[in-house]
Amino acid sequence: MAKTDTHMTMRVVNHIRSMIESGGLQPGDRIPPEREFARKLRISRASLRTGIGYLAAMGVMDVRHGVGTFVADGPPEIGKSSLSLLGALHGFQSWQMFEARRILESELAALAAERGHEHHFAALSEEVAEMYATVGNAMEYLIHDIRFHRVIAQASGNPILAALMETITSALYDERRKTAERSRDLKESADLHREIYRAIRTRNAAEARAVMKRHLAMAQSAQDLEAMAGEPKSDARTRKGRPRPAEV
Amino acid sequence: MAKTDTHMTMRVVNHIRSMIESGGLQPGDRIPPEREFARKLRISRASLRTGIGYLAAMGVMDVRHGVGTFVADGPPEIGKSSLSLLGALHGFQSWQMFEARRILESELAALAAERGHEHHFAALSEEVAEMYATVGNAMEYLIHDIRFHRVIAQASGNPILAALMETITSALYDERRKTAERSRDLKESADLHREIYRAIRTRNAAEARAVMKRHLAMAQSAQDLEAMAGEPKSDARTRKGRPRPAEV
DNA sequence: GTATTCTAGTGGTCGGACCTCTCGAAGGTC
DNA sequence: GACCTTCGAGAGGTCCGACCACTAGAATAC
Repeated sequence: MAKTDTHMTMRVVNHIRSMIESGGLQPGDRIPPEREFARKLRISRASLRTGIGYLAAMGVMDVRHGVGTFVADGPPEIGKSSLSLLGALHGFQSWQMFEARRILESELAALAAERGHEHHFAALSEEVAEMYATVGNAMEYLIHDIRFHRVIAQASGNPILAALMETITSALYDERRKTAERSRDLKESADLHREIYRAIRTRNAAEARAVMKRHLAMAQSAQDLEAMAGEPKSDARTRKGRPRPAEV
Repeated sequence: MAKTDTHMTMRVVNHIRSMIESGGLQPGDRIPPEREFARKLRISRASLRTGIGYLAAMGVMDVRHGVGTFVADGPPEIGKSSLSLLGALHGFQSWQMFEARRILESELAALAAERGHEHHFAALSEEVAEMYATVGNAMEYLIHDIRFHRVIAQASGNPILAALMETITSALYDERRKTAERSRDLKESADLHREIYRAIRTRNAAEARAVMKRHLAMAQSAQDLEAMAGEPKSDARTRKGRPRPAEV
């Protein structure tokens, strides 16, 4: 994009980037201690830290106090921590997040039906069973709910879409964690998950997509109702969507 | 997520976050000079800078050397700069990016057909005309191509989906900017864009989605062919997708 | 009036001191 | 021997204070 060489920050980022791209640095690997690494790169420790901080903010590095700095392991995250902040800044509406989720997850379900493997199906089945077993405990239920959707994302075979979904859903939970569902809803919810599972297992992509869409629409309206009952204040952040001119 | 109060970084982030959420800080606004702000927050300038750097990396703040630090203006960006890095790290395949783009943009087109306003249609029409006028110049053509898709994203009325699309497409351009199309392809491409435009203008969501999907599928296979011809090296980053256990 | 130079203000870099956290090693206790 | 406690090396976190580099507008020169 830019000079890519002037700012120390970018020098660090590019250096690490090339180490990653060349395969010299893999997820889970550790980079040298700051003092040593700074000496090697011929920059100050402060500058090195700036660069590392940048990478950490993007989810590429994992800095552990007293231990060391590592290349991020685990599933990729795309702007997971930034979304809620950006939401506050740009006034994202929760229906927009739900819409994004609906689109992503329904396609994810369809892909899972097409590409899922037997172990995915088994995991889904497991979670559905657990959901039925915990309809009386919203807390427990939620765990399996989340896992169910996560397994579908993995089964889709597209880590990018999975990461995007993760970003959206985590922001959504963030927004209102308090909404405690009632048992009756949970039973219904479990039924729908079971339907989704069946559609995926029978590799019926269209059906999987449709049921997932239905499930999420239902979840949304349930949350909307609760939210309305809970806090009838008209959202303070209402901002008229200034029709921004089509910019390049 | 965490203590949210121990680390200086988070103290800064939370402070600014609350300023944003309370409406005291709007896009484009400027925060106090570092020295002054640090004094006010009773922390060192270095720590303040760490926090600001974090926010800047997430696209929330815009730091301008010699000028000041501002709350990001312009359209929201979700992990735009991180995707290519994450891609290198997790070995994202380009077909996966295309698939994500196909899904996002086809739904975006459908939404645009449902919700677009007259000025969006006018802008789309404008870009289509420009595309036809520049089929002989791939460089120029590309600009209008990008704008066309961007207008659709705006017309969808969902800034979150628009931001996600922007993230994917920018990473895609990043990956192979060199692929210069031939004029014949451009003419075909322009025709498809015209079809998309018409579907949207006539508020035919299903048609818009379908044509967009077709357009992107075509674009993908075109790039694949060029890529294959250009660099027949088998991707070095092949990694067996260790079936990670479904974690919470 | 225009072009050049200066300068105040702001972010960027430095290095080097000191604090805090983690984890394993070394001892001590039962 | 198994377990708990203590300790210390090594790593990141914070701070300070000085100085560098960039930007924009004011002052000056022509």
